[in-house]
Amino acid sequence: MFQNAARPRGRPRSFDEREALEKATQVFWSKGYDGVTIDDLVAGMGVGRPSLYAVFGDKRTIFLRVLRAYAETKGALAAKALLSPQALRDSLASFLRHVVETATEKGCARGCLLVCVAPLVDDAEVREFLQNAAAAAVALVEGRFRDGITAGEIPTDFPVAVRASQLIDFARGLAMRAQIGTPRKTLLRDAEEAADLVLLSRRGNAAPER
Amino acid sequence: MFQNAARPRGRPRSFDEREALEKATQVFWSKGYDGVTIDDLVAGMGVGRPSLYAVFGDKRTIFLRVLRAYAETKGALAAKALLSPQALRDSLASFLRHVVETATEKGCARGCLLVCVAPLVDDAEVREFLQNAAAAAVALVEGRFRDGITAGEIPTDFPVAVRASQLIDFARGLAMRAQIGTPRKTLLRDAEEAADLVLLSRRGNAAPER
DNA sequence: CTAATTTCGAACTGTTCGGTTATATATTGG
DNA sequence: CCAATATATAACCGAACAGTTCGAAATTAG
Repeated sequence: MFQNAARPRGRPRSFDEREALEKATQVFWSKGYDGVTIDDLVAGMGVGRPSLYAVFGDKRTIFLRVLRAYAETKGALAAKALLSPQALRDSLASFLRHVVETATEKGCARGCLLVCVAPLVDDAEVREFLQNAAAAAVALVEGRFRDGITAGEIPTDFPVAVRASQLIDFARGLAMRAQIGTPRKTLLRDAEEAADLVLLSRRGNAAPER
Repeated sequence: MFQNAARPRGRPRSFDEREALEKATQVFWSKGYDGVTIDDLVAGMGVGRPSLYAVFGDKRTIFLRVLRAYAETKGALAAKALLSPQALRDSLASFLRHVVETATEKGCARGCLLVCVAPLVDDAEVREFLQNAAAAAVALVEGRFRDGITAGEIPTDFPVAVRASQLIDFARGLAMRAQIGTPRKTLLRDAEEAADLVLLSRRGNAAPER
């Protein structure tokens, strides 16, 4: 009844396209882009070689699809952590904690596909995607800061753009340190410190004026 | 006269070992670890294949030597920028500017070998090296903060360890953004902002207490 | 000048890789 | 039950790759 799309004619696929892409994500995530061979993808995705080429295309094409899917799902989760109704400082901390938790998840590869793997891919389209993704992330945080101004949580002259960019820098740093094996506990502590730091008032300078 | 080490016996080498290693650095830096083939190294280092194996060993061994040499020379330069006699805030800014400049140098690959390339190498020895290098970098900055306390530039209760770690996070972030093509001008501006941020007093919190 | 020593250049070898082809298998439409 | 369609499995092919071998070349010791 809800078998909506009438079954296509030939032999049915033995794999789910979405699942296969998620598995491909894990493969790229754990081995990097250049480190992945087609056989790795065949084994990891559970899709036969000819089907893989027919359905997904070559390695580069698969990686681009993986990137988009990854950014969409993980980005939505991160946005959820950032935008759920709570005090500004807790929003920022939730966001960073979420980054740490996904970057240190057991069973998964460490780090972050967008932060640790994709930037090394020498491809104009990938670079463009990453720049847009980074800009979108900064804009998201910036929006949260603006809401904080509206809510009176931070002063109207709070440097939203600069601090948003800095918060994303911290997120990147946390992901990278997860990749090289820094323990989750350390990163969670640093996430709290980062959330505190980006909310400090500009007037509280501890150093002499320049 | 100063031809100290009496010439070895056989045919002299047609390459300088040190120069060749520097060229290898460029190769790994621009292509990543997995993206490099032995032929890339042969072409890039100007060393014949058999000599390469005889003198430097296989790819992994070469990379480890490259890593150590890179960390030593670049680390010394960064330390020089950080420790040259000037006000604390200028020390931090110099350090970050130096990172940006080397990460956006023309003719070279963008980013940083230690930040952008090495963390992806799936090798225990590399990971250990990176953790030590990161710890050393944090310790260096921490030392500079402590000198700042001694000089009365920052209060005695300044959270030196936390802020040192955060400054290194910013350095990482700057290098990563250089890699994905963020223009030098933007990064230099953000370097200044980062230097300012890590020096803010803890008491100047712009958000309500948690 | 000759012998010993070390490096250089080129070619070789077994393996892995990316991508394709041929054939068998599962399903729908009539 | 048979034709048409789409996927799965396995084998295949040329290219690229890592690592080695071998003879030629350059140097020193005597």
